[in-house]
Amino acid sequence: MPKPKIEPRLPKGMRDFLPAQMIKREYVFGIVREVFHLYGFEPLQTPSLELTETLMGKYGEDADKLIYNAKHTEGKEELSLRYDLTVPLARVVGQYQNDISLPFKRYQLSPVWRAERPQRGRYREFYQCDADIAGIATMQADAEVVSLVVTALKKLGFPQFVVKINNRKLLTAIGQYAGLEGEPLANLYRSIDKFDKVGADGVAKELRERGIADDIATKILALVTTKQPGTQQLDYVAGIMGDFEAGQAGIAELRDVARFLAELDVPAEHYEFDFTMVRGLGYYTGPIFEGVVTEPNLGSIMGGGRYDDLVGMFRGETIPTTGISLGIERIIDVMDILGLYPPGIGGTVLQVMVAVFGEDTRAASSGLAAELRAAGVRTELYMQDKGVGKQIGYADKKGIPVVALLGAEEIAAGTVKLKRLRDGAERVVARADAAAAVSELL
RNA sequence: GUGGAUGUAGCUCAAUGGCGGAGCUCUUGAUUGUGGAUCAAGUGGUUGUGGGUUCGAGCCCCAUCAUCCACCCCA
Repeated sequence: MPKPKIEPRLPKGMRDFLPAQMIKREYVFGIVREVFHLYGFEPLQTPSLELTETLMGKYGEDADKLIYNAKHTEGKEELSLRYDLTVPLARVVGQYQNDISLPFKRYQLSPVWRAERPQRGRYREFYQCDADIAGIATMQADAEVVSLVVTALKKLGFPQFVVKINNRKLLTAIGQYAGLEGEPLANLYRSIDKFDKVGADGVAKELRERGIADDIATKILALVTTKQPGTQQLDYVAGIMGDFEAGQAGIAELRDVARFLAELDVPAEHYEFDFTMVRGLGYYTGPIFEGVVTEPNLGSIMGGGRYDDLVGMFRGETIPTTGISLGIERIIDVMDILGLYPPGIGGTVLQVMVAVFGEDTRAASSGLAAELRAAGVRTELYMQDKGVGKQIGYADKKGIPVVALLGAEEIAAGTVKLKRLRDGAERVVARADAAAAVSELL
């Protein structure tokens, strides 16, 4: 074979998914879709490319630099690869006022692109699955999407995870409480967001390095890191933030979220109010969410929040909207590490392989394969001229659970011999019963 | 974008500046109606790329590219 002229390789941060991986991915996708349907969210698909003007300026300055330019060399339109699924949704809600009735509950499971430096759990092309509710201003919608992710993660088999809940308005009030605004305030947010990673001392140190006065830093840290069970956490902060209008508003929203979550029977162990959690995206206006698994720690596996003003950028009126985004890639990484796949999810979609003994029995084997397929059994017909031992070895390596053996003996008797590779169990059945017998052996 | 580490067979890795190796994988055979195990043989490489130092470079120096890690930021 001649040497390939082109070195086969991938763009930075992008991956191929070989069949064994795709089978697992599609299992995850399937569960997520199922749960989303259960909550009444319906599918939406938008193009990978958006007009650059649609995307720019929605995520904050830093993020704009991470947007892939996708303009054709001779194209007249300025195009970019989508950076998330939220802004395309806002565009859709703005664009199809006659076709969309509110509230609009949609989900979208699609790849997004970010030109970040790749790292563990960080890719330049990755799938997100967003579920959003446009047109509902009350916290019922926020509770609904939190309930949705909790159900989805439980259904996927995650043993322990927690959705952290905070509020942008409350963060604004904390800034007022600290007497900071603009860049110093942004730095404050960035620092306290690292609380989980670097601890109180680390945050205090960083605040000092960023020129935030010690007394302010101490005050903020005490406020933000005090842990109280459940809604007592809200009472505690309300006592301190009472003087700030934004603080009152933010706390009131969180109280509503808590109430609705309880009404929806969302287990208390799966959510908590955490005032150290900050989300970077610029468009959030109310409650914000972030889901984390502590073991293994691959960063957050979901994020979201309320963005009441974003749709207004694409529509004469503003439409209150809230939603969440599941980080499918990290969910899959965690599932791989924890082995959360059911036993049936193997390296193949096949259920049976029909072996071929020789040229004289090929027609019979082909016929059996046709019958099995007609009966809905996922069947591979062996296509090389190899010994039966090799054929079984091939099936085993590929993870095909059952091999159908059809030699001269079986043909003469009108039977099929089925061998289950997992334990070597063999059964001889009438050819007409082969499909049913395969299903029993699985 | 910033800093650090690493690039040798498909994969994981050895090799004092002196003849490029091992394990696994893969192919074939032992085994023409029964896989995984074992044994044997075989395929596989311009040592990421381009320069430089040297009698001689996988090894030292410079550049470049790629990957990983930590920042920044984020799913």
